[in-house]
Amino acid sequence: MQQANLEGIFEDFMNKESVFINKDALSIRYKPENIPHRDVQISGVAKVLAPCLKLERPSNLFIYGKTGTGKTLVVQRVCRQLEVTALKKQAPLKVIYVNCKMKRVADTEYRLVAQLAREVGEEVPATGLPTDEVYKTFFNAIDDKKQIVILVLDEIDWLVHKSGDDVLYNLTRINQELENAKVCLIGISNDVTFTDGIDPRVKSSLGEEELVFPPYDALQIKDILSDRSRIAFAEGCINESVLSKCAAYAARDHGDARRALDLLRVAGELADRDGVDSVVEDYVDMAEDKIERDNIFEVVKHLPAQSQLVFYSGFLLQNGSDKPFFTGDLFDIYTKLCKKTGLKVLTQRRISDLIGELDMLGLFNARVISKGRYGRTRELRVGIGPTSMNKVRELLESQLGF
DNA sequence: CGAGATTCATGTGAAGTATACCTTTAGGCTTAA
DNA sequence: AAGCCTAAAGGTATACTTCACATGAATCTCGTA
Repeated sequence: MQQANLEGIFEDFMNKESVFINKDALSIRYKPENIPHRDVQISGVAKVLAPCLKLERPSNLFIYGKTGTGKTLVVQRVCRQLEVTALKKQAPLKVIYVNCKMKRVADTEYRLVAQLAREVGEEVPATGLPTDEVYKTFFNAIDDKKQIVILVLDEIDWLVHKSGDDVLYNLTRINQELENAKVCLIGISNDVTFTDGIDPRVKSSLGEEELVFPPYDALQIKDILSDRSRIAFAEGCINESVLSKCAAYAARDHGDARRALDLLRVAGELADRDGVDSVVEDYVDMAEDKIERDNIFEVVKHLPAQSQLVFYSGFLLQNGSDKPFFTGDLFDIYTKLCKKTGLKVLTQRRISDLIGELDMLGLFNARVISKGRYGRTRELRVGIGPTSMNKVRELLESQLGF
């Protein structure tokens, strides 16, 4: 009985017409053939990097721009093209791309350099080696022949936030140590204020060239969407007004094209799930909710247990209201919860840091305030919308074992 | 009444500790001449 | 004697703790009008 049902579901699924013909075109990983409204930036990056075809070291490049303004895409695109051309002209060129935001991959100096070494095919253990040693392996690996190495460090602001700018200083000095190879650094940052407060030597060295990616406006986003939707969707499954709506939503918060594409994709998925044959505007609203939920869900799910507990404590304190709470309150709740779950109670000092990390992730909104006679603390709010609350709560409760 | 001192709760930096892991080295055992 | 394996020694990164000092506005204190 039940099994017949199940089979029915699968049967239906296989027979059903999907609104998609190539869903990948809407994914973040998709590398489109042409990138609308980024001609200036593409040629900008290309001009800076072009000298490497003549075996000259290009200037270091620094790129700013909010999320979803095509920074990564443009850089990867230009680099790929460069590699193709280099291959044709027999120019030795290597592009290494590292995303510094990846937890436990490149978020400290050691891990970044270890990752770089791994990218060039060296085996490097996760811990135990002196950082200098890892630098050396990396140097030797790239210095064994004459070549240009382009080092793309995406979301570089995270790295600096976590482990200071020594890393960058060391990296910008690389060229002095190398005999044969030459290294060009490309730093990509979401945070425009990032270079304030870093070592001026690093700043001038890294920012030999700078490029700003302005946010897209609604019309530009719509262009992008219609480009992609032609590839992704089956004929007649999507209409202008849906695209406009996605574009408008995405333009509303800082012109994030990635978000627009997500919206469109999820709207399509929801339509598919309902078995309808065209995506209507309502699905965009549903998609917006779902995306926020899913994103937060993923982030929270992969948090270390201690951070989860800290977040859960905040969750309880907030309890649906919109009053802020303070570090001290949170620490009390946290301590109780630790006893209850058998987790080790960390010090308030450490919790303060964890709160800072959760703030960076956008799960908390924190700001340091002084309450005068009553001391100084962080004023905290849980930074997620009410629609996601219940799901996340369930997740936390199951993962923490309540 | 107002300027300056005081106060509180915790932010924040620096140094120290525990743990897990890596390489090197010295000692011990085996093997082959 | 040479070769190989093992375990201890000495080193590192990371996550966390401990210690100590910094912060900054509400509140208190006290001199003055």
